[in-house]
Amino acid sequence: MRSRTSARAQITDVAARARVSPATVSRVMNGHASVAADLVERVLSAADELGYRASPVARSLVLGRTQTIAVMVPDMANPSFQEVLRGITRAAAADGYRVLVADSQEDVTQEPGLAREARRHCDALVLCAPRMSDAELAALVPALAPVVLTHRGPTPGVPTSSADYRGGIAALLDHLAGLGHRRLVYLAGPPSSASHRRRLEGIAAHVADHPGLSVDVLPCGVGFEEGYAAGEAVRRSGATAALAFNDLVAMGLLSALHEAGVAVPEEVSVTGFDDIPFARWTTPPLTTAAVPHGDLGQEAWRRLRALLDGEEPPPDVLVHPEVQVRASTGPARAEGAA
Amino acid sequence: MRSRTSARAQITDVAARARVSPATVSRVMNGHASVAADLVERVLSAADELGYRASPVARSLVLGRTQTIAVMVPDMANPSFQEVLRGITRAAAADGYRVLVADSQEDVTQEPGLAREARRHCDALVLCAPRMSDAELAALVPALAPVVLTHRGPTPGVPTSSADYRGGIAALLDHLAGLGHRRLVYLAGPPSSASHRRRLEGIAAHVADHPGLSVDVLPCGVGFEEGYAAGEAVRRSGATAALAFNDLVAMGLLSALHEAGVAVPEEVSVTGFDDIPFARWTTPPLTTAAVPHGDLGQEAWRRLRALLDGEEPPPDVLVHPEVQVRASTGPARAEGAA
DNA sequence: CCTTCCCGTGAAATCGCTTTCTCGCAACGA
DNA sequence: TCGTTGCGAGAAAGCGATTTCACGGGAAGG
Repeated sequence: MRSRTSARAQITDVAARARVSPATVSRVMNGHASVAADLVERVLSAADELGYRASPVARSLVLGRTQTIAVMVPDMANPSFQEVLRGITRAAAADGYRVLVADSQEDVTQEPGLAREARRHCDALVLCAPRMSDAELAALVPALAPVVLTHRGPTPGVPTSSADYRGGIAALLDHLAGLGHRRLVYLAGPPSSASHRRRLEGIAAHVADHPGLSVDVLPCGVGFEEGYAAGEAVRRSGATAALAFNDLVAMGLLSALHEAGVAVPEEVSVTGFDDIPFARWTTPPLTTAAVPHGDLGQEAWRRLRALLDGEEPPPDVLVHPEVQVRASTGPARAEGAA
Repeated sequence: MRSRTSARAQITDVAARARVSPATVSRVMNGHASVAADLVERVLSAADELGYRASPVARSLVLGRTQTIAVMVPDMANPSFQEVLRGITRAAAADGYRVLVADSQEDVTQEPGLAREARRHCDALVLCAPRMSDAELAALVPALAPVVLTHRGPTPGVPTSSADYRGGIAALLDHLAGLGHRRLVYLAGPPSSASHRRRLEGIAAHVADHPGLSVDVLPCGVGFEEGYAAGEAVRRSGATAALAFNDLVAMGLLSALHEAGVAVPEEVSVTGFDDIPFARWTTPPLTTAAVPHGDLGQEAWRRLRALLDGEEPPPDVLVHPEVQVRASTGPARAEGAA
């Protein structure tokens, strides 16, 4: 009943078989202290024969750490969150940490609760919370530490790994302006989105600096459908170029434009944001501001690890999106040729 | 040092504050046995004041279960795995289970080790292992139980939640044949892929049943790049329609064809497989065999839950992909008009 | 040759909770 | 009125590891 191989071998089984105490087995298994060579040998072979592996749960209890972190995302189906998740998972795995996923299913109201809950089961948390209000976030963060943020600009007191959305949209604007576009539309993200507000700032600043340039803001959203639905409005706007909140929206818009027989980029140029893997494969391939979400995930992990190790985390990451020029943008059509 | 709010409140703190024993606190918190109403009240308010929540790790140790499952996927970036993961995560969350992700990074050789490792940290496992050999799988499964499989046909002794790839490709073939296509090409997945072999079977059976129909098999792969690279071969093949291993490959092919000036579907029809969300938004929108991966994930969870509850799991799921007819397929061009 | 120090090992405490097991008390029947 | 019965609450025994503490023996030093 005890040394049966039916149940998993325990440390006492190994100890008995190696004729040593559990303490010694523990020491050997963890490479601690110095144990006589022959005992090490005995323990190791006993452990091997029994297929012994220490119970992670028991270790967690006594050690006070689980070697696990959680990542909360609003929607696992969105490639940009998914890439961050993937980046974190791989980086953490390389350091022997596992990751727990928490999907808030786009319901911002239950994100704080979910985050707290997720946090209780592990050692640290990565929060992808682009929509949570600053106030709520500030209230939540202390209860979550150690924690790092992504998909949201720098926040006091919390290591962050994010992109310069403001600079990214400005770069896109430069690109478009360079092609002769003067009347643009921006397909806006959700008003509550922090990164959307950064884009708005970037647009405002750019317009202020460049007389003769106008950017209409069209309420839109974050997905294909919304981009598709905005097709009509974009056409009516008379703009020669449209900047979508993200690549998904851009793809929806591309579809709508194609169906309506509007040539891209000859009649209207379209840009996305994020440079998800799919962006390269649209027709025409999408010009977009590349945000290396995988790297952001990796950087988020570096900061978390520092926090876990009691070290000072590296300074915030703020990657500057680079414009990936592809075929969805081109010279502005002649004025009044709409 | 003890009742300080610095550290998390423990069960003894609550017990002390409510002037009862830890046993009673435990009973109240878990709604066990009958406890006098006034004690319940005292315990509840004490717990509330202290913000007490039982340590999941300690509970796991004594209860012998973690309320966590793991999901192993070959690549989190692939939408079809990602959808399954998402489906499982949501379904499991609804039942109070958390999910741990294990990403094998497409390295089949380390999947067995990774699966075992992941399994040790939780109560059960979902294996998305389309490429692992049957032999390896059979050897691995006993060590992993409870476990359920997805992305792979029914396997003896293991509950499975998968799609009828064979039937799916046949349905696509029917659709194409109905449009007058006689010379087709199949852009093959990796030879080690179980679902690829099912497709091959489906093709062979269909060809045998329909004289005059020919399907060339072109080695290809699973991603955009491979589909793109196959563009040239598809054109040279003289086929009037191409069936891609999955939607990603189809998108790559669509790009290549577009660049080469080949009209889709006028000159060549293209089909995908999976019906990932992006398929609706390609240009032209992709005709594909729809596999409801989210539902598959949910069904995988149902089986796992039954296993966890010591019940008999529901019979294997084998969803029959439905052809989503969109604009990438059309009547075959006239013979010899290539 | 004897004392002291050091080092390797085992016994026991601990992590925070759940769950018997045990005990005391009130209610019930004779 | 006294012995059972039943029920609610606490004491204590785990769950399976790690780690402090104490101890015994061999090497080094006087």
